[in-house]
Amino acid sequence: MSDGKVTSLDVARAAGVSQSAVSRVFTPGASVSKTMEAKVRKAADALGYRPNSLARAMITGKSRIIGLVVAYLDNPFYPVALERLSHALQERGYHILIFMANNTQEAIAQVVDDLLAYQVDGIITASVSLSGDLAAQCASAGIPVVLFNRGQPGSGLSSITSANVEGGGKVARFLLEGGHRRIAQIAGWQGSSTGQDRSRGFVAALQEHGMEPCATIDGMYDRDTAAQAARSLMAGADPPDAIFVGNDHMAFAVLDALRALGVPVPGAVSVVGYDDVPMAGWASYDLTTVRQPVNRMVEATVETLLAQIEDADRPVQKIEIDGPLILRGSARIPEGYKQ
Amino acid sequence: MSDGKVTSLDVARAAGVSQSAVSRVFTPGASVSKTMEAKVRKAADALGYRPNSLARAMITGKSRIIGLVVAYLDNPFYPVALERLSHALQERGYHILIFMANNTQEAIAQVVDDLLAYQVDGIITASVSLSGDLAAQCASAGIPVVLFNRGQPGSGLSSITSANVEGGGKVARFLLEGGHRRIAQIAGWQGSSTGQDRSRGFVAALQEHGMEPCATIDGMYDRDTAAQAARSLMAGADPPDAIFVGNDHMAFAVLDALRALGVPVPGAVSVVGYDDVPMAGWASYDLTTVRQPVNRMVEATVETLLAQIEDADRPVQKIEIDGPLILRGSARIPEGYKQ
DNA sequence: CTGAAAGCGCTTACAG
DNA sequence: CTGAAAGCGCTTACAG
Repeated sequence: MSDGKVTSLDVARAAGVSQSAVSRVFTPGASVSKTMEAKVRKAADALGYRPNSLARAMITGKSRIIGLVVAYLDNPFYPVALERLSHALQERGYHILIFMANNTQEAIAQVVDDLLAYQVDGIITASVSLSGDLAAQCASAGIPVVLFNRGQPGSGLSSITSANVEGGGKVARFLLEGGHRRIAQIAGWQGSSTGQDRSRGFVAALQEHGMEPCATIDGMYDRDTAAQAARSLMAGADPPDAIFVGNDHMAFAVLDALRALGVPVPGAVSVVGYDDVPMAGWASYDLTTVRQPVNRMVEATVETLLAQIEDADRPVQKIEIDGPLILRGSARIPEGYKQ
Repeated sequence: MSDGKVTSLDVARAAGVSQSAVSRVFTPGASVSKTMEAKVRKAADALGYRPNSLARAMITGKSRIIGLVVAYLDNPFYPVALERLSHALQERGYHILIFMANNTQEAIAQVVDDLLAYQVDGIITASVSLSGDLAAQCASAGIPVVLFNRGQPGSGLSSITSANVEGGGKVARFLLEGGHRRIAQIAGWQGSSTGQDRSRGFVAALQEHGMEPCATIDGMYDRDTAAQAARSLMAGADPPDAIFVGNDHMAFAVLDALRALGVPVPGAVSVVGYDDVPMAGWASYDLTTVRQPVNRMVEATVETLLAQIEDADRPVQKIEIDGPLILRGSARIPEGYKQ
């Protein structure tokens, strides 16, 4: 109710106690008598006192701030993840300093620099990887890093992903069982672990059945690139009867492109995505897709990061969380199909 | 390249200069000789020194942190806005502490408390309003607040919105000119200024032509509520030939519901939304809608906030930015229609 | 241009 | 349980 520049010393004077006493009242777990607590709280309320988190951070060496680096928010998987991530962190008393970085090492280096300057306790990157140099900087500053939805073998960084290789395999077997014989792939960005792993698992499972993708195009996790890929696939002499698309975000663009072409789905071509974002369940798309269990991925991310913050010796973790194939209307369902 | 706990004193000692000198080298605009600068930078680089932003914030009284409060990320208008907002702020050297708050005053009070404790220089709320009590707390702490995409008359808070009343009017006139005579409304949440204003402008323009909406339902900015509203509207004895939906997010649900019902759009009923999120342009929805000029809204938000941070006497601003009606396929276009 | 000193607002041993 | 004192890492008048 007052000036905004009220310090613990002001409260101490008003209550006729020491600054230490005020501090203890606002430090959970510190030992103060009932009388002291009452006196201090009364004065604090009257003055509108609120401990300065920055000062506290300086002295304790813990800012309770987590740096979050996000590349793209147009893929609807990330807004959902971000929402959950921030709730999970807020619940545990952490705060989020958020940075949008387009996926260039230059931009990311700048962001990491800012993050370290603000003394964050830990860093989460979503769909962003870190150069060895940057990873080393964080390590030498003692700041743990967890990669969300991206892996980076050999980086010494923890990562949480879905089981992408297995997921790709599930899609291949599902399409094969459905009788598809010309199976194309509009892959996720091959510069990312997720794009590579899904593609790898997909191709491997196909090969186990003596097949190959009839075509593979890198969709770059981009709508326009993916739509263009779909058009060129369908324009060929012998178009595919199924397309595995590297994520839902691109799959929607593919579905729109096929609709514009007048190609019936799944009549002429089955389409399968990856992620199971909310929109995949909407009537207009009704997309068969592999679910990334975002809740569990977020939980694992937060647990892993906080464990490393609390115990610096905690080993690096690479966690993969399996998700089911969700059957909807965009792909032919084999008779009596069981997952 | 080193320990992570390197301070300006360490650099000073290594360079054989004073701590003040080190500080000046890292303070843009401070006066240091070339020689001094070189000596200090060399030592700083060798030690891997990075000024501690928290300590700097304490001493200068400027944290260069902006608090951002966001309610929902499932409406795709907000991820886009958030992306732009954070880029605009990053460019100007500010950092974002982000909080998700469901729209209850309780949650918001907690968030504001945290924000003030972290000594943010200013606060932006997106689709969230502040109780008078909370607004007063920010004011007494000297922290400016700007409401993005929400107004709050009488709060003494700056706000940036699109011209919602005018936008609603545009939709009404467009539908009237298109020959629609039974025009219903699935309004935005009537507890929000945006929902109220769009609805008010819409009804007023209808009345100028001697008409009334044939039905009005509050869609609560919620997909399920909106879809249910669409179904009940179409189930009536005399269903509408046009529906104005309070935002695109709900309009997509309405379109999905109509499709499921087999109601042709715009054959049997025209649908108009509000926002012009990217998805509105996608082939599956092709939604006629009023554009909220998100870039200009973001620019205005950032300018207004920073102006108030730099000059505490800067008057409160309520800015409304006009946006065009974007014609697409979901609503009948009048012959020779001009905006 | 440069340095010594004070101080931002807090927490935390250390005594009592 | 309580208080006096030191110190977190910086910036900024104030002298020189």
